[in-house]
Amino acid sequence: MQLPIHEDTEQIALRTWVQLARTFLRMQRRIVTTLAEHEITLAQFDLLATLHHSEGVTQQELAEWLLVTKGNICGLLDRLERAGWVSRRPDVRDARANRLHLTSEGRAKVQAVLPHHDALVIRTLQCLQPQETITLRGLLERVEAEAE
Amino acid sequence: MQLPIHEDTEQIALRTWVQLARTFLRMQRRIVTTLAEHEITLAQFDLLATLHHSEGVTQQELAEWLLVTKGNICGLLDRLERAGWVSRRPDVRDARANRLHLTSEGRAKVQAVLPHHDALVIRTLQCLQPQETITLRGLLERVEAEAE
DNA sequence: TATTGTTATACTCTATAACTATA
DNA sequence: TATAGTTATAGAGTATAACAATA
Repeated sequence: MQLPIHEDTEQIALRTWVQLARTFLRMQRRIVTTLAEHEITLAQFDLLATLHHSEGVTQQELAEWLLVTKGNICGLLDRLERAGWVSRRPDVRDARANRLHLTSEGRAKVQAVLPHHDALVIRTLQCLQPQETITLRGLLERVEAEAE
Repeated sequence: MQLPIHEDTEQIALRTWVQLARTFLRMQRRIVTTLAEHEITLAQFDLLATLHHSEGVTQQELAEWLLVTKGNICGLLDRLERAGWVSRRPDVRDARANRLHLTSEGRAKVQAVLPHHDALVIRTLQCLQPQETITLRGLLERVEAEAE
């Protein structure tokens, strides 16, 4: 039996992907826990946060942006409307479409939860020097471009 | 090297997390598509691949490694046993525990699918130099340790 | 005819929590 | 009392399909 002196390129790639997945999943789990303390799920928060920056989008646009089906968006919106955070408004120019808006309660919800979400991310990434964080982001951007 | 004046450390952290999530989700989506061609889900493949390298683990150990709950593992195993890929064997020394093993069909399934999975990951990460991939992994390890 | 949104079915994955059997 | 596994419930996502209203 022969011990490898150094890992070959393929092993490095495979282990890096495993590490990427584990890092993402751990952070995501923490975020889910933080959001649960504010009684909101990750999917719901993502939708509210998207509307916070892009009010007036249609359901179809939202589905494409969040990379889920329009049926999923429909069900999610049902729950968010029931919670009083989102309203569907008929598009005046296209009667088939809805324009999505946050209610004042929805806006308050985002503004209440977003600081906790952001603080968690910032606190976790503080283990890296700013220049290292920039390096990490750059490497991830290149991998994402390759995976498109 | 001088940092940009207008992008503060917090913004860098938040954007890096968004980038981490996008990169993970894009790669995961590709992997899911590849696995679907072989009629297996990602969760099921992850479990089979883990057993392939660590046969004889308990359900609890598997849950901790895969970062999911034991209830989750239980349901997954039900489906995998039904598919004929996995068997639960009672631990001879601890009657509460099961030791998990691949069946010969399960081993054949892993060996059929793993090369396609690995090739996809390797191909995607080939956009980075080996030293850059190692850097990426090191940064991710530190972030994961912080998120534990 | 094509598109937007809705409804329906069926399955998978995940977390929580209560439960059993055993240590 | 603690642990390994099971079960039940619930939310969320996937995929598909049909459907109405509108473009």
